[in-house]
Amino acid sequence: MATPDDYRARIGAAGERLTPAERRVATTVLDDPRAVGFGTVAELADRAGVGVGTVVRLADRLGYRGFTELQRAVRRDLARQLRPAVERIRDGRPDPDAVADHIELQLDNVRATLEAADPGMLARVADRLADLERPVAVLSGDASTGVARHLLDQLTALRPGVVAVDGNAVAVARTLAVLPPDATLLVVDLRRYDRWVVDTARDAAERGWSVVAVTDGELSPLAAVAADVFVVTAASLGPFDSHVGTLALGDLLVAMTARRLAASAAERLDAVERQWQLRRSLTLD
Amino acid sequence: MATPDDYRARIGAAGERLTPAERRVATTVLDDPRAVGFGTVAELADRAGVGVGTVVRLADRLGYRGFTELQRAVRRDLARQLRPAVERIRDGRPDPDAVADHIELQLDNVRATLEAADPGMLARVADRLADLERPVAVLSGDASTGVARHLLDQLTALRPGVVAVDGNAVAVARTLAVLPPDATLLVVDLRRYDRWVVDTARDAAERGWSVVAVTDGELSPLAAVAADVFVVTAASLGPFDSHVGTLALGDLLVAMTARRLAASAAERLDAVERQWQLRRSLTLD
DNA sequence: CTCGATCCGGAACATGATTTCCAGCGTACA
DNA sequence: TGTACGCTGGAAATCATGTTCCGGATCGAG
Repeated sequence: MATPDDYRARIGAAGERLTPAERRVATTVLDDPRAVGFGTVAELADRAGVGVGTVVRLADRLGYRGFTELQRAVRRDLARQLRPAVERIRDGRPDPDAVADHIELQLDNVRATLEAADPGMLARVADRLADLERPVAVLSGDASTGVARHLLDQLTALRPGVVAVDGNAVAVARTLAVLPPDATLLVVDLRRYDRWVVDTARDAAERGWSVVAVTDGELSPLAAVAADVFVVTAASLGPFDSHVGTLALGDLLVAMTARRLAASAAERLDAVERQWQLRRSLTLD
Repeated sequence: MATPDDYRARIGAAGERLTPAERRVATTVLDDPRAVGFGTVAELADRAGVGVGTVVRLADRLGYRGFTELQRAVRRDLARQLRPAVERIRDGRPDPDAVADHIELQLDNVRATLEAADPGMLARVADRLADLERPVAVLSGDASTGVARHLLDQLTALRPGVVAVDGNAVAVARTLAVLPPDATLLVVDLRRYDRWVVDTARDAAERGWSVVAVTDGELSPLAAVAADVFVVTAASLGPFDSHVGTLALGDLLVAMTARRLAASAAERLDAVERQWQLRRSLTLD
């Protein structure tokens, strides 16, 4: 909840105009506002590895009268965060677009989705995703394309043998045909289940694949065909289901998989990194 | 949560021994510790309606060396409450598959991201996304492809004139060239900013487009070129940044846009629905 | 009613922090 | 290569804040 006088905005606005040393201070401030709210100029300067003068100059540059005023701004912000939730929610305007409700809802989606995940099942699935002998295929309904893609990208970064199942009917058939019968199929689809997704999943299950479903209820048709089922909570105030919980679950699976792949994944990530550096495709930061 | 040196406990222990005026101060301290953590002796004394001497005497009576030490104790306590989830988790045991830690972290990501979003900016951006006169282009870095895709899909379902900016350099150039100069560009990219994404965004801004950035810090190069910047919190225990907060923010924007488009979007959604029914591409549920 | 003890508020003082200012250093440009 | 400019760190000056201390007020006991 930004204030008319949000120090973060000021840092953003000052943006590129900052000198290297000032930027180090700014980064430190953004990184840990507590260091500013509670500490002294000398402490902050020390932490950022600069002289006290630089700290004061940064405050000036941001339009504050001096460090003291910057500190006041940061403290106001911290104090707001400390306020009990009820109070915080109230201080928005009389709920025009109900941001507070969205927050509550999304928090609930994440919490409910992750809490509902059985630890044993999580471990089993992560084991399978980390099993380099078995290829992994990712399949999703139309509404889940984005999150499935995200999951796919991350798994691909971690290990070889990850493929997307999509495109036209011919492509899907070919993908399925090519993979060995001990492959793992990760299928994501909510509510208005796409027929072809369910059919494809059933097909894969019949071929003997391990099918892992991420869907929105035990009664989902996907639950019937999958060996492991994660149930996500997708409540939303908008017209579409929320996939925030789904993504949180995906992240968890990815993290668990990464841990299992420790060495080989690090190596793989390094290789990607080297390519990036080589091509200069990332900005220097 | 209790520290060996919890000021609350000390006040409780001193309990009855306090004089009336001291008690007023103690009550004020318990009531709103922020007044102590952030304020000065004079302020606290004023707020409690006592003299500065009394405040100092209370600190003495509680066994602190003076007000300064009491303030330190209170600040330590406040600082703990303010700690981001990553930090809170880190100082516990490094639990490997700890689902609870992930929950904690992702909740924090969602909360921090949505709370940091300025209501005014949200409204402004939603207005623009709902402006059917202006086309919307969506651009994203490699790591954000999935969430950007999700956002794109949902916006497309709500309104016409939404395009993805991706593919090869030629395709990007064409996309940019074709769109009118009052278009809106929604760009999503975190940390290791892809150079071409930043360049493209800058280009769009120079053409006069409204650039809305979703990125991970005020000092992100995207923040420098965008008119509106949303800062997401992306802490993660895995090897990749978490995009859960990003997605939650996207959902919020989509919901706000949908509300503004009320009638026309409903019509559009109905049209999609009719097509689905017609093709029997959804399972009956 | 008077005395004494305790409590309290505020002024003077001391401490510690911030600000101001300057000199050194690196760098870009001629 | 020389020069000018901007950046930086730190020392001295200035300011704010905590602490100490004292005079006055209140209350109860004798």
